[in-house]
This record gives sequence, structure tokens and C-alpha cells, in this order.
Amino acid sequence: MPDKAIIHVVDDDASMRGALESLFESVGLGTQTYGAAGDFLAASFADMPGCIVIDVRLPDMNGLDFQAKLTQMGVRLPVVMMTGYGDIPTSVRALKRGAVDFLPKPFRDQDMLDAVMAAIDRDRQRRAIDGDVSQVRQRFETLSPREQQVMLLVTAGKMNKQVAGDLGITEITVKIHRGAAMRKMGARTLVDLVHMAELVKPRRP
Amino acid sequence: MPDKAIIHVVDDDASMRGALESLFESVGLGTQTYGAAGDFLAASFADMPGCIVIDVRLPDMNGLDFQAKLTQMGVRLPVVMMTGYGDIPTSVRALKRGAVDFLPKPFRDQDMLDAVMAAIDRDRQRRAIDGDVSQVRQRFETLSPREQQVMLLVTAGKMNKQVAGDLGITEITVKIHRGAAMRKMGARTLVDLVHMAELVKPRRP
DNA sequence: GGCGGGATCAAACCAAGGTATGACCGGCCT
DNA sequence: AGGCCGGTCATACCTTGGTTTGATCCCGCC
Repeated sequence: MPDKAIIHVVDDDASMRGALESLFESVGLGTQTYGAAGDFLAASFADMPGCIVIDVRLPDMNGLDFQAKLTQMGVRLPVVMMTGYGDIPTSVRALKRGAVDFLPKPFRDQDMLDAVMAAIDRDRQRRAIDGDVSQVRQRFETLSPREQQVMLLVTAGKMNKQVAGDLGITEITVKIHRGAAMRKMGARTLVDLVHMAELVKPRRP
Repeated sequence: MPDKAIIHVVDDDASMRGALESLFESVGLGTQTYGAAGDFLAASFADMPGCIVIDVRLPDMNGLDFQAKLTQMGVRLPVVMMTGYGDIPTSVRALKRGAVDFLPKPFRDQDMLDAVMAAIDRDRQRRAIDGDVSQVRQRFETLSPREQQVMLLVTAGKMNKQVAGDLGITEITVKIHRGAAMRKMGARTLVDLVHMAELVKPRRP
């Protein structure tokens, strides 16, 4: 494990914060606590792997709005919801919006730990994927505009001469751009380049 | 729309079955009703697009077991759960296992229709993807064993001579198998073949 | 026995991919 | 002005990809 996971606990009940903190610390998980949703959103924290454990009903914000806020702010930590007075529609909505779990209070320690572990796992997976994608995107940005065009056309299955035709240039020039793209992207083969182009293009949120 | 969607309603309450049937029919959705989970599971039906609407608490089976049974039987219709006496953990479990929605009774007609529409949509998307995948897999099966091997190695980025080395044959033979694979798979370019190999290989359930 | 399919290989040939060298141009920054 | 970068192109040369023709071998099936 490179980074220790951090659990962000958001609850207005101080005793609950304390209980969760000692629970998480007891299994070696780092913990950060907040008394209000706003406190968390205002806090700047290193973007470390982990998750958020939050009560759906807080004085300053409800869980659904909190989720929306996170999305809007680009915070992509998985969320585990808990509640003392929740109803089914709320739990359904939370899960549909991506919450990992939804625990009614009181819950068993083990259930909370299971939920948190699942959330951390999801976060690690997302980070691994996002890391690859952004690395490839970053390299793609270092290509000159022409090189980018050529790469996209080539990885769409066009032959050099077709690319040349599409761009109104000669095949030789295409070869040069293509070679430069391969070098800069670190692609050994065309197949590699195709897979990278896959990561550059699509949107799947 | 090629096929009309069918909603499978499973509930032991006859009046609920009737109410849902008329609700769905009123918006042009085909409906099939069952008084018990076993009735549905025993019924053989054309695999048409649609979804299942089922009460979580039935005399012969609960909703969670029903979901497991569906998976096991290879029935992949989306499930909308409903209940009169559900609790949050049940709803959470159902959604985590893939249910599209979970509606407490009584529900508003519009909520049920929204859920069913979302489920049908999900089903159509799945069918579209599955259709492509199984079509490619089917074509892949028509390749001779050698052609399959060559195709997989080539789409992994290996050069013909490397493939030849790996398989202990000459480059010429590789070219022949490769050409045959392209023809049989209907791939115009290597890029096409790479994308098809993508569909043949992975598992994502 | 003969027939077909799968697998193997070779020779010959053509098309496409890839690199190196060298050159010219235009814009931009110092 | 000079330098750098991006883009363009050419010539030359080599590697890889891809097809055709033709041939051999083995195996299972009618």
C-alpha cells in the first residue's frame, strides 16, 4: 500500500464521530472528522485514497445535495451514507446517485467496516483507471495539432494514403507525423496506439 | 421500435396485478402477470425486451433470492422491486444486486412508470451491446483453432514474425491464417480486428 | 479409396509501413 | 536578425504486411 486510506467522517453528533474514529483507527484506517457538511466541503485536503462516511441528515445539508455538491466540485471519493431516520426512497436515491452503501443507525461495526472497505476498494480502482487515462491524455496533449489529427485518423483504421487525402497532404508527411505520434505516445505498435486513442476519445460518466 | 416491450408483473395480490396491468397497458406497454415468483420462473417466454416488476415479499420466495435465481438461470431482464413492508437494508441489498429501482407501496403511478421506463431503457442498451458481442463471438467461433490463435496474438500487437516464433511456424503460414481471420471476421483493417478481439476476450459481469 | 478441410510451407510479387537525410517555408520569440 | 518549432515535401532505402499459385501432409468421413 503506497498511501494509507483516509476516511472522512461527517456527522453532527460528536459521540458518533468519536465512535467511528476509534473504530476506523482500530483497523489501521486514517480518519478525519467534520461536524458539518460545509466543514468538509470547505476543507482542502490532499487527494488521498479513501472515502466519505456521512449522515444523510445534517443541520446544514442533506445527503443528496451533498452528493451533488461533490460531483460539482470534482471530488470523486466514494460515499457511504448513514442515517437514524431514513426512508426507503432516500436510500434508493442515494444509491442511484452512486453511494456505495446506506446504513441505518444503529449499525453493526462490521457492517460499517465492510461498507468502508468496499468504498476504499472502489476508490482505488477508479484511481488506477483515472491515472492511466490522464497519463495518456497528458501525453496526447504534447502532440502537435497535426500529429493529433493523424493519430486519430490512423487509429480509426485509415491507411496513410487515406489520411493524406483527408488532410490534403502527402503520404510522406503523414508517415512523419505518425512516427512522431508513436514516439511521443510511447507506443511500440499500432495496437498500442489504438488502445491509447480509446482512452483519449470517449466519455463514459 | 422493432419489438414492443413486455412488463412481467409478479405479485400475489390480484388487485395489484390488475392495477399494474391496466397502468402499463394504458401507456402502450405489453403486460404479463404472475401470482408467484415460481410461476414466472417456470414460464417459458420469448426473450423480448422488457423488465420485471416484482414484490419483494411473496409467499414462495423473497426478492433477493429471486434475483439470484434469475442470474443463475441466465435471465437478464432488469428488475423493479416493490414492497409494502420493506426496510432499508433490503432495498440497499436489492439495488446493490442490480435492481433498477425499489418502490415502497403505495407508490405514485408516475414513479412506477419512470422506473419501468428506465428499466426498459437499460434492457435495450444491454441487448444492443450483447448483440454486437455475441455476433462477433459467433464469427470468431467459425475460425479454425490456428486462425483464432493468430488473431489473438496479432491483436495483442505482435508482428507476424513474432507470432510465427510463438507458434513454431513460418511467417508465411501466419500471413495466411491472418488473412483468413480478417476475411472471416469481416474486418477491413487491423484496427477493426483489434476492436473485435476486444469483444471476444474480456469478461465484465 | 477418395474427398474435403485444416495446417503447413515456398516462390514471387505488390502494397503499405517506417526511417533517415536534407530541404523549404512561415510564425513566433528574443 | 537569428533561432526554434511546426509543417511540408522529396529521394532513397529497408521492413512488414498481404495475396496468389501451387504443393504436401494428415485426418476424418462417406
